Amino acid sequence: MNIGDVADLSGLPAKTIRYYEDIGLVEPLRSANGYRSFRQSDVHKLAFLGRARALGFTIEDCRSLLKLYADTDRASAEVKQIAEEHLDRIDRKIAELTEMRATLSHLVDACAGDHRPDCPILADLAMEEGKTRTARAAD
Amino acid sequence: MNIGDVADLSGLPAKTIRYYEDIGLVEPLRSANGYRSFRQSDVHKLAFLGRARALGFTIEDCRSLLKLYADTDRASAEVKQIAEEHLDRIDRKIAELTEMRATLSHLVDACAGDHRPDCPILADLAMEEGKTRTARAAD
DNA sequence: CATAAGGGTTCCATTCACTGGAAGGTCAAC
DNA sequence: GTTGACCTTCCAGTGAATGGAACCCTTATG
Repeated sequence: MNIGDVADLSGLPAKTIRYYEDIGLVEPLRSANGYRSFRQSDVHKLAFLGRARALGFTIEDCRSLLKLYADTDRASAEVKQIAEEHLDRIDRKIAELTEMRATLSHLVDACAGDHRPDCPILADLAMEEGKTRTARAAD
Repeated sequence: MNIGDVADLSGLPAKTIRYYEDIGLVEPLRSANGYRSFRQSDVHKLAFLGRARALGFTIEDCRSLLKLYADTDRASAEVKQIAEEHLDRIDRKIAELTEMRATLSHLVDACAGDHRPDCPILADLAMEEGKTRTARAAD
């Protein structure tokens, strides 16, 4: 199969598939004309990668997961550990964003958003140390 | 003031401050010895940048916000629009992460995490089109 | 036979916001 | 005079692609 067909099947852009070959995640064969020739197993691997990436696993996680997938003797604990670490990363990120969201949303609510120049958002960003952050007074 | 002092005061690494000069966010003076010489206003600007970045604003947002801050005639609506767009980005990101979290957490829960090779996490990632995603059966 | 459309190939640059490191200049203290 | 803490510039790398240029291959049509 050529790269275009694989792109359609796996949902990954051809560019991304070439990149994945570059970094050693897949190793398609080559046809006589120099075109990449993907086996069924390559397509399967790429779909696996697509799903793992969609869950936010890093490329290095994906590399590990593929290796574990290929090793039918692996302990599920190894896989679970990778997934749990990733889950923690996600939780930390969500917490960080949620905190940003809270602060920002206070500020946005406090801002009239009209033609006048007074703006609590800028006031907060420009705030001097030691002065009250009005928009956060409720915290 | 030299860069080290400003780094301490603003909480930004010296490296980052140099970078901000590079991309035109601050323009410190220079002493005779070639050292950067920061005015009070530069320190203030950098602290502003630190807070805006901590709220997740992009560098380009920061550039706009600084410009609006300097313009005492701006309409607060302009600031609010930037903040609201950013709030939307945050919300979209949180939603995306929350969805990832849900799927991943299903999978992690379903995985025994022991010495045996059976692993619902890998099974899901490797899933063929058309087969049931056991770990998502509840969706 | 020419050529045009629609594949494919490589290689280089760019994104975002820094961060690390090398090689070297400056300054204050001992 | 030399140590050590500063400072300087410049170059490279991060993650995970993405965009584009320049060029090759295949197939269909005039």
